[in-house]
Amino acid sequence: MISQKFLMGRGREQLSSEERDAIEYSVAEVRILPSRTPIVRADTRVHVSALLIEGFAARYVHSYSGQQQMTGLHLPGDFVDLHSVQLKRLDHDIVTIGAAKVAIYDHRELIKIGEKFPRLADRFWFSTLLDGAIHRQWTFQLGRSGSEKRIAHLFCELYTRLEMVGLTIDGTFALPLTQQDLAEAAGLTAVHVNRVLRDLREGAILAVKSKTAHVLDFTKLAKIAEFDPAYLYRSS
Amino acid sequence: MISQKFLMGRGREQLSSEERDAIEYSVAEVRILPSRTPIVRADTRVHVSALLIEGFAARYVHSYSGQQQMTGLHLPGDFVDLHSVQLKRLDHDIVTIGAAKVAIYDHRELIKIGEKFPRLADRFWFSTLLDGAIHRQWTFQLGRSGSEKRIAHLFCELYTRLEMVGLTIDGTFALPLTQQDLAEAAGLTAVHVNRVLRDLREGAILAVKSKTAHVLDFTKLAKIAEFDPAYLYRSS
DNA sequence: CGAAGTATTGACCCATTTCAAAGCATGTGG
DNA sequence: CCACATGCTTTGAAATGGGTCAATACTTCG
Repeated sequence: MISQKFLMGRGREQLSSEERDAIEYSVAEVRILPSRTPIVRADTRVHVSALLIEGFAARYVHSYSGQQQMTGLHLPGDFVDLHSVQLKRLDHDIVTIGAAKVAIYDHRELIKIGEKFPRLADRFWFSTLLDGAIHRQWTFQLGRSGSEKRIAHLFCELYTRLEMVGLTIDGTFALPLTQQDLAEAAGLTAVHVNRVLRDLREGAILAVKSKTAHVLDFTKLAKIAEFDPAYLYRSS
Repeated sequence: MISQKFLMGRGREQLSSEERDAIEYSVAEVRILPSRTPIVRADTRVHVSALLIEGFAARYVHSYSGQQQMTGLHLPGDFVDLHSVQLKRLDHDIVTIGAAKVAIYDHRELIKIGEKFPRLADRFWFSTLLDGAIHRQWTFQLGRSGSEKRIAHLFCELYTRLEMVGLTIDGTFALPLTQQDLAEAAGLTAVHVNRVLRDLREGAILAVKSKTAHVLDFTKLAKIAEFDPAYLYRSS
């Protein structure tokens, strides 16, 4: 069922059954993608958007000189490139991290759904605005926080968002990101990420082992991060 | 005339005269604000949005510990808090930098206009998406660039966006930001911004004097910044 | 004219990067 | 199911970009 986690990380009311049906039946295609597969490439014209059903996806902005920075992470239930409906071409790449399952929607179909169900149209807009709020928080961390706070914040965000879509078990969640990926998200080098993770492990706060993150002490982690989930606009 | 610069920094077609009239006549109020006046404060419920007619405004994300990072800058013609229509409360402050003139719109009025003129509704969404694209670019700069590149990029962005709304004269533009403000935008300290500006001045690339920026050599500046304006989605 | 904010410069310090090498998993083909 | 390759993690030592602290000069404006 595609709509099970639909925009669950993106706040507010449950879908009505009509809305749910619209989401279910207007899918063009469901695809299974291997790890590190581009979903959208920068600067190419697109006519479809992808809803992430399973797995992770990341946004990357590149420079000519080959540097890349992750600017956002998407979890199951997120529409990863809804903004392409308006923008037509994107300024960045979106790539799977770990194997992923996506539902593909035609832009025309999404517009149609939005006209028929204005509440869904609002949710689409809302979803892209939440991406913006998350971007601002990342900008803040990169501009003003040291390495430990950045990593701690990233894990707090991931934990909270995954909890919203029911993907945490007992303080634990699957994490397909490598230390290099974390580095690209946190604006650090992989070497330094490794050192920060060691410190957090030694402090019995957070441990990452075999693609699984164990949040041992969320309170301490949130304190290090000065984490305030308000920016995620949880429906409460 | 309010609609003169309306979303001119936000791409695409001219307004029709009906759309223009809608923008002109549904304003609730036009206000002149002194420098450093909050337009919206984080975490308060809002029912109006502000269109910037003259002057600059900045977004700030804060932490409890009193740090603040600028996460975006708004120029004349920008809707600074259109996202509040959906979000209801914002995760950040928006503050004027230099005296500013804003047009205030009721959310209900904006929704009404959007229903009557779907092209305007699209433009509203587009405008918030462009904010997102700019956020991503800032995130990239903070995560992956050194101080000179960050400052150079910031000035390239400002120059390009101001040019789009006709506010540059001969490689020159009014800049109400202090070095402290630039530091808060670039994730640096004011002291270091000062040194970077000295280097750029000595390289005859950029000079800032008495609230005016003189871009002496845009080519060199853009090269330092690796500036590619694609993320600004200019219509041309 | 005085006061407050803003810009400038120097000296020292430290967080993070860089470079380099070794140890560990993970998985694929023989 | 072992062997070897590849990618990921870990650690150490040295280098550096930008921060911090502190003092002085310049501007702007009431």
